[in-house]
Amino acid sequence: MVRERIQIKKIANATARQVTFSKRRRGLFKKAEELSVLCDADVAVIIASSSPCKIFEYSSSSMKTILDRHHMQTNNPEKPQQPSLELLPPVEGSSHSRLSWEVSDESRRLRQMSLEDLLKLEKSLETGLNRIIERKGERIAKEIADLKKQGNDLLEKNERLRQRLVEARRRRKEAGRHSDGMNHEEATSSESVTNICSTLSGSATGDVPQRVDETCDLSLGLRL
Amino acid sequence: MVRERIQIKKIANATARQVTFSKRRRGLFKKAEELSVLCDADVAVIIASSSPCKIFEYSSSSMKTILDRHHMQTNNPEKPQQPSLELLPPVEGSSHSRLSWEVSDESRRLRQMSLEDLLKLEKSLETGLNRIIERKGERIAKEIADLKKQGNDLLEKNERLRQRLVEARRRRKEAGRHSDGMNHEEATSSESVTNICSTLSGSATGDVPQRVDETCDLSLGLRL
DNA sequence: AACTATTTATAAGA
DNA sequence: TTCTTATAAATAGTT
Repeated sequence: MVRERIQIKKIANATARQVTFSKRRRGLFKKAEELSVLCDADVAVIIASSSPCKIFEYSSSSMKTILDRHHMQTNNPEKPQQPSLELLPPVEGSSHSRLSWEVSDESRRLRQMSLEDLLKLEKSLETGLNRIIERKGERIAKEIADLKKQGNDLLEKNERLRQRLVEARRRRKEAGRHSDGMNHEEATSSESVTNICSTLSGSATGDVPQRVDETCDLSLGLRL
Repeated sequence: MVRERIQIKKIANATARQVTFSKRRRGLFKKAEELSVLCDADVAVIIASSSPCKIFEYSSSSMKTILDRHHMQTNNPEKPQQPSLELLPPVEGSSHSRLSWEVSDESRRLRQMSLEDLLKLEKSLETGLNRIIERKGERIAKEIADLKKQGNDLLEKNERLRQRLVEARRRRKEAGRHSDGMNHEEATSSESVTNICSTLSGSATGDVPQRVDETCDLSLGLRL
């Protein structure tokens, strides 16, 4: 613009950038003010500086009024609520795409594209993370289910062993009826077979062990 | 400003006003674009024309993002609802006082603090979420550990039952030495006790069941 | 923050 | 609307 024409690209030097920011911010606000007065229009300007994260604003009347009006326009009667995740698609139908495109140049398009790419990347990362979490949940669920199945199998085996012991005792008693009565080995076993089994099963409910529920409860939810 | 300096006041002639509106609108958008690129700032401009009630807008990135950022700054976190805080000076007859109005140091500091509060809130929410995830992981780990312990207990019980069966068979054989040899009940049992046990354990490695590892492997990690 | 050489924006006319 | 052009306004680099 002066003394030497400058390229419209990010000013490398931070100090110079800050100075230009101040100057042009004032200029922009002044232009906005003039437009609003000359043409009887409501104008709002919001500037968010990046490095020192500050917000500057100008509004010809009430910022809230203008923003509400803008909100009314952009959010159609079709969609009364604001879709809070609508970062990607530019507001179509509004003057945004057309009018701001008038001032746009190559760098703007590039920035827009890279922003889109970033958002896509973010989306895909999120999807990938969700897949991982899902798989993790499936593995845990499978592990728990397998363990429960193992436990149930063992309970069945226990039951069959117990019945074999009962049968064996019955046989021994039948054999004892043909011999000289109860032998000393029977006396040394202080526990009855039933008592042994109930003790072993660790359940106080008796000699019929409770079956572990096969349906794996992951109601804690592994989704985030 | 040309050919004759103009007064900054509403242009009486409607056509001339419309022409100036178009020209200056483009100029304002261009200036906004240049500022955003040169100084790496986010800029949003909203223009609401009065006569043909229409909205024009420019935004260097996403209008919603910028407006959200503006919203965050203007709305105090203490009062989550939109208190429509007029941070702008009250509308006076002299709009010139608002022309180069910027966020004052005072309100900027307040906004900065409220932003910090937001960040703290976000942090505490994150901490809470992590606690929940942690607890969830602990519950799953406990469930798996309990199941493994149950399985190991059952394996021990199986082993004890098996040994009791072995002992019982030995006794019966000893008793058989005093009677008329092998009885028919022995013949009906086609499986040896050892075979039964190995079958029941579901393990092909033999009659010594492998112990389930007590250490609960949650190496998949429940942290995000 | 002030200066100033230039560039940029734009009012009026075509 | 767009183009032209004379001139006002904005501003980059310097002090």
